[in-house]
Amino acid sequence: MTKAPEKAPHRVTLEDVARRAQTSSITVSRALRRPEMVSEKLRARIAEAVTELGYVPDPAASALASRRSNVIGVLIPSVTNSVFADVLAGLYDTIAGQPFNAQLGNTRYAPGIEDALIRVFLGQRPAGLIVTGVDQSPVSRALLEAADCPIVQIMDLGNAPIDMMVGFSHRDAARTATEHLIARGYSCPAFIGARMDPRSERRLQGFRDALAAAGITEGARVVTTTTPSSVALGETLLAQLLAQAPETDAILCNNDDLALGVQFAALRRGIAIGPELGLCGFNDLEVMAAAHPSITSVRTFRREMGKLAIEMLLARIEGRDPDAKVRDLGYALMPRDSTRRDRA
Amino acid sequence: MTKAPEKAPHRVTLEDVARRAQTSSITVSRALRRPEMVSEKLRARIAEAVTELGYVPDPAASALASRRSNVIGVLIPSVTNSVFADVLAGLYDTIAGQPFNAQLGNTRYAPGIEDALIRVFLGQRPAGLIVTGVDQSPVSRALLEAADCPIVQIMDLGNAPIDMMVGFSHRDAARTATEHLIARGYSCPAFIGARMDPRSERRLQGFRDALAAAGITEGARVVTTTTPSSVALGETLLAQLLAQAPETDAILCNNDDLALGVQFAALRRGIAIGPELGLCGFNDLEVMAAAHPSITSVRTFRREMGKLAIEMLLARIEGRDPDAKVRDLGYALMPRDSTRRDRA
DNA sequence: TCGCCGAATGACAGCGCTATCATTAGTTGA
DNA sequence: TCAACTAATGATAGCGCTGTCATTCGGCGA
Repeated sequence: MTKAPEKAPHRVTLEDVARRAQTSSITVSRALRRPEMVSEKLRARIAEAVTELGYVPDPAASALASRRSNVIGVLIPSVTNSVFADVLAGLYDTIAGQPFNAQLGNTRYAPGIEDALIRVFLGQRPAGLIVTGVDQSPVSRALLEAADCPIVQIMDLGNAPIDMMVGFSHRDAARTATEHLIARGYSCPAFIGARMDPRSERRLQGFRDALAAAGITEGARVVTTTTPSSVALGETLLAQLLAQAPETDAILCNNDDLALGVQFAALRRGIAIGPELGLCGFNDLEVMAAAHPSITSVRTFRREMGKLAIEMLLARIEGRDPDAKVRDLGYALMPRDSTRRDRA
Repeated sequence: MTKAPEKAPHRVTLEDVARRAQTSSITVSRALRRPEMVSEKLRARIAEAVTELGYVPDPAASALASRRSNVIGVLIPSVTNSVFADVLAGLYDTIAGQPFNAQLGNTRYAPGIEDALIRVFLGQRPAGLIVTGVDQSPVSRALLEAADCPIVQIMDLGNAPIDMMVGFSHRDAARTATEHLIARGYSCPAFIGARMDPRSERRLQGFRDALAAAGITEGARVVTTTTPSSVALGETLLAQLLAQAPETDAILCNNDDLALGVQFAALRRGIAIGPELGLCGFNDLEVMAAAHPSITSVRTFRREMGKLAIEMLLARIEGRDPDAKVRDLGYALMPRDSTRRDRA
């Protein structure tokens, strides 16, 4: 069987349904979109006809006529990063059953691509837009501000929301984690970070805040790179860190992959995670609690972020006002064995 | 600034561009879609007008008029599973720059949802469709066979492709992994599997093939569950396995999360991974090589699968024939320390 | 010189739906 | 009883683009 250029099968239209239900196409359209405007009897007849004919609406025609598509555009910088995968999971769970379609755009951490994608999305007259972070390029920002659909910025917080916002303070979260290290008795905490995007930069800032507040000098205990994060990179960065700052007795990683890599590398080097080297990740992926030793991390509420972003959009699309334009989801420090100096 | 119900700004249409370039809208349309049909001079004028006016085509109008959208529908059973995230990464990388849009549908391992999503996607007159696996419901299969767009089934192989296929043999892969365990001297290999979908069932089959070929009896050394996979679940399943089959000296896990969980649990119990307990994962996520001890796994080519799926669709959309309708990407056993009995 | 041809361009209709306004039927109060 | 309303339904005109067919025009062979 060859499939590509077959003749197009007849498409079941509103007209067909109308004929079958002995009414007009516009009434069928109404029965589907605003059922309360159509009498119960007619509605039942129409419902039957829809089922019998297997009518499926054509979103293109609908979008064209109503000047509004059912697309919710979602711009994220990476599809593989499990942090975004979690956000997407929450997002897809919430959108399922709604008459909207999420459409993903992968900006690959590149402002140029983001600008282009925003243009493309806006060309679709989307029902709503979700964008990552608060550090859009001036071009992107201008486009978004002129857009006539609700917009949610996710993953971060900032002073000037384009429209709505749901995230948490990366800076506060990292400061809290660092304070935890200090409170646990580590006196020379270090920071390692891969893929230093704006959010990671804020985490580094939080780390520095805590050091400054505790009167600890940073020394050479910060190692960062723009290389994408991976578990293997954790080992590399650890080596680099210990070479340039051997006094290090604790590490805050800007994500959990790195922390896991550091843990494996420490095991390999015979360094006891906890007693000799404190270790804290970021995001609290599932593996952190299951690891041995279990790894301290800062939990972030990624699924909730996806869920809330959709809910805020839906509220606005339906004309309701969301509970608040800016939602701070916070974070939760999850202390585990990797920051216990007294571990067996 | 409130955004939702602002007046719609004027949209730049082909007509506007045509006026500016002193030509007709249909010629502008052609200049954009089939540049070779328009004289070079006019093309330049049109290009200039497009830029100056910031024209962005309306995909809805295009879809309606041409009876063909630029949507490539992608049905996957899970958005969080990093295996699919990798496939998606390959897919998005390949589709970027092409005039097509991937649209994700999450079937959540439920045939009913899959049927519904296929109907919705087909209602959009997609340019192509990508579906996961070869075990569609009869309803889904009928819908897909009647569809008038190219279709690729990914992640698995089977005898009756709906149209095209790109995957590998889960059964062979698991058999190879099991043979490796046996060859390494483990005499009582076990299988643990979470989220036993059809592909995992075939892996289990491959495990059994190898045992049978080696004359080893399976005993009680198979533990499976339909619970979604996680690292933590690895510990649970290990406990269950060792309780019901203490003779076990090696484990094939149906995915890497589980293997990692087993490794952590073994560490916790003081079982030496390698000498005392052989361990093999499946998929070869990045963490497997970085783990300590490094974990043997079966590498699968997930990004390539996404890439190839798109390429096959593009070939057909453009009227070319793909190199082959069914592509077997194979797999690669990656032997590591977790299956070395002589490890230090 | 004329007719023919292909390349380049254009006119026109219509894709399937919805916004808008018009019409009809049914209800109410004075 | 009838104007004045509301609820329910319908007619009409596009939305912005592309498929199809028509037209124009310069070049070229006979």
